[in-house]
Amino acid sequence: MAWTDDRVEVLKKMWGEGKSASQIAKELGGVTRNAVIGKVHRLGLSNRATTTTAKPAPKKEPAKAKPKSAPQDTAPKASETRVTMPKATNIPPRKPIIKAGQPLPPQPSANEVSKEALAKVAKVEKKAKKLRLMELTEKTCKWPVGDPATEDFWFCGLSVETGKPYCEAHNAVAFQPMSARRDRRR
DNA sequence: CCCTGATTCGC
DNA sequence: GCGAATCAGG
Repeated sequence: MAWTDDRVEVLKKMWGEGKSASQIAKELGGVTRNAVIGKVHRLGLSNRATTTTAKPAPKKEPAKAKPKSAPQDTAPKASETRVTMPKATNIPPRKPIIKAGQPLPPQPSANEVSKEALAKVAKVEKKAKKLRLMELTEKTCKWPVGDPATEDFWFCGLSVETGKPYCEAHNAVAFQPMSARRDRRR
């Protein structure tokens, strides 16, 4: 996959929005997060305080990396001052490219769910991570708990079952088996 | 173990 | 220029 102007644009946009490299990679498709990060660096827009405090320097020889001919010269390089780019003006996004909005979790209509499932949910909600919207990821259960209009509102946040939006317990109540649970495979 | 970004270096 | 491998922090 080549970095077409178009793709670079998406990259910039998403990176600017604080999207993670892996997310961007998935969005673009055909590239890995490494590719994205690499590109980001090449584009010069690497800094963006997110995670991982910069840890530039010391590198040993990771076995695979080969030391290039040792440059004997201990040339006194000029100041290697870390100049932070002012990032200039931020150009407002003119991209109407809106990916289908996130399907926000359905209301936990605790109606016709099996007692067992409900019990499970009640139990699981006690150890829920109680995440806020911003803290949700693709692998955190997005089951909402509480009243969105109050402070007492959070998302389950437990590990989701692969490919599902919720954790096991919430999947159980979210997807009522029409007959019997028949899914397997992924 | 999962994730994140950062860096290096062969291609 | 590209990105896998690797590193390093959370």
